Amino acid sequence: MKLSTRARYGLKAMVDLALRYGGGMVSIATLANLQGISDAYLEQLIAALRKAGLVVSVRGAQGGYALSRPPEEINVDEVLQALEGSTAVMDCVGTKGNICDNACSCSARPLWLKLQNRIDEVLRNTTLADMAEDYKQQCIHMQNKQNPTEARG
Amino acid sequence: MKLSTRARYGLKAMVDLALRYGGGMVSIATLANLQGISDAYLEQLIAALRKAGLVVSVRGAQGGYALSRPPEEINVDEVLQALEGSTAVMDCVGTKGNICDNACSCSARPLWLKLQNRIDEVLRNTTLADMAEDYKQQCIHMQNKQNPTEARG
DNA sequence: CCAATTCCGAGCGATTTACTCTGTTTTCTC
DNA sequence: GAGAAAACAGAGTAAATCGCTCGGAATTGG
Repeated sequence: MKLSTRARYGLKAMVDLALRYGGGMVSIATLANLQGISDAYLEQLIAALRKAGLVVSVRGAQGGYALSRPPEEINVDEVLQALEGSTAVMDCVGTKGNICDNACSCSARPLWLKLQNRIDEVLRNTTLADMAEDYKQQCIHMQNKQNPTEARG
Repeated sequence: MKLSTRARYGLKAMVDLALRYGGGMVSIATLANLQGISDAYLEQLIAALRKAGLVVSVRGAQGGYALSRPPEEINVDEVLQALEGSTAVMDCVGTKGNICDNACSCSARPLWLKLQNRIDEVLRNTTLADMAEDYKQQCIHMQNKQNPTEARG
């Protein structure tokens, strides 16, 4: 049930790119520093995102990465799909349509379907813009911490 | 994101027990045959369910297992919790309340929380009785297969 | 007693995860 | 054109997890 660290780091890197969207290319080193992980590792994750067409890259000095589309047009499902291969809780209810032999006599299938639907609903209806916005709001609250009467609630 | 086969087999075994609830003890051998897995393996899964108090056992000849409560009173969340240890998509949003150091500055946390809520909603609102009922309905449809005008739609 | 059954824990091969390392190619800047 | 800064590629690897087996001990009905 748990999401991999690939998904976690990769998605957060995408939010970082969303926050910098329109501001030119961002290097692996910059993104990796933001999360405190190695360049080499993040490189792998970004590679998957690039192959999925979610980010574009420019090679050479002053090169780097940027979102291929505005953050409003990239949803979390696409990102996790690219990083994890699939977001299916069970192979038989994935987008690849892998049906198992005894699907129609499986006592658990209705549950998997319902669960997958709810998950997909969240993942497809959340965009990188939403996440970036949430994050910016969160930062405002943190700044208000010195003035706690405003921050809580 | 994927559920383990532990969860799959274990949950289906619980539905099998739900279907036989009130009818005495069911042996591992019987349950294992229903799913075509080895006795030894299912034994492990059932052990976890027993330790969680979801099934009761009787040792010795004519012994076996039964649900500890009526199927209406056992929800899927409890079952998966027992089998997988946790149903959390991310440690920081699990029932154990493992909070990560930088939770309040995490750009992904709001998403994890929302996702986990939707998942928990499904898992907590689905009981073994619901699953058993769905299954029985499914069987009726399958019997109608020889008479397809009734079955589909 | 004996057979059926749960209970217990060790073990094990295969896969996956979370990385690192080394090297190549591209492109900007001086 | 040289050199540095970057993306790109793919192999390797230690540790964890998964899916499952095995052997044996304890319990109980007949």
